[in-house]
Amino acid sequence: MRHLQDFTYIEAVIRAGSIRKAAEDMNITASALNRRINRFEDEFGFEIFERLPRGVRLNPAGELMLHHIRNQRSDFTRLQSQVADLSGVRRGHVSIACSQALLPYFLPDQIAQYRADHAGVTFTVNARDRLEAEKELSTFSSDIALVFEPRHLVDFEVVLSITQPIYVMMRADNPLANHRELRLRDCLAVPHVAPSPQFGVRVLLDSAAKKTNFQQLSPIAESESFDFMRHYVVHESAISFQFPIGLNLNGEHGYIARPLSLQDVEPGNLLLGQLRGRSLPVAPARFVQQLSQALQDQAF
Amino acid sequence: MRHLQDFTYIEAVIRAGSIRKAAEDMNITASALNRRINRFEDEFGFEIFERLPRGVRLNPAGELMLHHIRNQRSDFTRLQSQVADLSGVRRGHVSIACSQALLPYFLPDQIAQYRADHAGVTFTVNARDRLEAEKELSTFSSDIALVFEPRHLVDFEVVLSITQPIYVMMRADNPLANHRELRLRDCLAVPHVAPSPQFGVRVLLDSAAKKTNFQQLSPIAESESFDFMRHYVVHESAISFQFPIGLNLNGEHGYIARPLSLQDVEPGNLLLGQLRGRSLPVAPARFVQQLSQALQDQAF
DNA sequence: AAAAGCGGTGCAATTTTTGCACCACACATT
DNA sequence: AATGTGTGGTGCAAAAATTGCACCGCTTTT
Repeated sequence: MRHLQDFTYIEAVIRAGSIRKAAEDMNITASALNRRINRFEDEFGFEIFERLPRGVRLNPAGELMLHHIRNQRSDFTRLQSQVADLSGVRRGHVSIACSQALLPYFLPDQIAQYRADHAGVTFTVNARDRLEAEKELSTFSSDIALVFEPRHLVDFEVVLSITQPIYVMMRADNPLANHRELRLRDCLAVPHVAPSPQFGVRVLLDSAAKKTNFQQLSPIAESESFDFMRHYVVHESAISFQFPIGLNLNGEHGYIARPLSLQDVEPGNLLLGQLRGRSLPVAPARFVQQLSQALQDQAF
Repeated sequence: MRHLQDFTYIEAVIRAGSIRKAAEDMNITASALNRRINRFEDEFGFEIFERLPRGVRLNPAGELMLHHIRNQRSDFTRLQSQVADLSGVRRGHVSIACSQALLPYFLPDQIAQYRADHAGVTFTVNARDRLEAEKELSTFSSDIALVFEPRHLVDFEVVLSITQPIYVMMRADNPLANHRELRLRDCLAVPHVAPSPQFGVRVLLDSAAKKTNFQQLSPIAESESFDFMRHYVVHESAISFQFPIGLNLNGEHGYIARPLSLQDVEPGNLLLGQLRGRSLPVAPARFVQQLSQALQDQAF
């Protein structure tokens, strides 16, 4: 895109921290790049960069400019996506930052469903914690975020929020499997695997455990990988915890799941969101609609 | 602005309706302009113009592009305005489309007040009816609109709405001047000057007159100029009608004003608005704040 | 049938951009 | 204190992109 070329160079300079390094990255001469930057600042009417002995850095005006650049890029790709859409061909790209829990079952299913109708649309899916997800939205690195209990909601516009009670995973031969619903005290009494403390499930469990005689969890294993935990309970007769959206509830994968009583543990809030005030390109917007519908069907 | 150059040419072609004419307007060769357009369409990936025997016309994709171009322009000037603002110098431009009633007293006063603090800010003020005003907003020709009872509110984002009862203007020696509040039937019984049927005041009066024995107004003069009406009642002992925001209520200009009873005639709604979803540059945004405050003080 | 107006194109002139060599400066290292 | 390294900036010639000119083919108007 010709008219965004200067923006591309500016972004490169920001990344590299110096004009010379950026010039190398972009395969042009430092002098050429330097002149582009200077010319741009001239035409804009204000300096964008602070000149330091070791390179350049954005000044406050530059920060605004950077945000503007990202917006322009996003607007332009949305325009292309809209035009592509009205010429009949649904194409585009959807970039998702989500909680790990969505990776094994929910998102693969949803994406496959969407692509069945619109094979021209491609996806990027990455696991991110709640802070990272929000940052990705505000840098336009992700179109959509799907996370549990996001922290700062300043740039995060909530499209839909659903609650998810915590489920307990175990092998079918586990004695606890006989109950339709489990009490937290019974779970803490048996060997359990828990997610690392930063995860939403763990936060809810920790806070609930304080109200029991156990006072806290005593996991035989801790992991950042929900995948690991799901598989572990199949190998040893332990239990673990997960939101139902991250589980297969039919027992087809070697484990079964039972809900924890809502008397003991608060449910988690799963939030579907996008960057506040941003209008998404066609493909992400439609996918958000589909997700929104699917999540409401999931609701407990 | 270099990166908006192609956009400028595209807009010129849209205006001119043909590449050759646009080329003349822009003082370049038709061939050069033609190649710019073709190159742009190539890079964009879609044609923007329909090629007709008599010239070119926007296709649907082009309509989206035009909207995009206007948005980009607006965003860029807002960015410049923001940067100028943070470097201390408040400068910029505010373009206002408003009802005629705001022209004699309210806006001159407000603008003078604003410019007393920020002499670097310039203004454009034009009288527009409610339909025109909304159109001006959506083409980014005006930043702010201030009109009575706008029709379609699709692109019109209401910032503030206040009601204005209709006032009756007359010379101080008019017998009606003895009443603190006037009844419509008394006004229709004496010679009156009325605004043309498209104006908000007239619509309210027409609809209220149907409920009286007179059934309708019988103006001795009709005009599209509120200025004319204000002056007419000074020359002949007739009455006329206007919203109080368009009047000097101190009798300093040769006429006095009395409110029509709200029992007889509904008050008009004065709406302050901007283009839906648009973030205004600094100067217009601040001026909207000031207007908003001033209007609330005006409220009846 | 002719004329006028349109978008598109090959080619040379012109303008713009780039690369190279170099400068002045600030900081880090010796 | 001297030197070295990395930075942004600049003059000048080479390279690249843009433009202007002269056309073409086409459709509508006269």
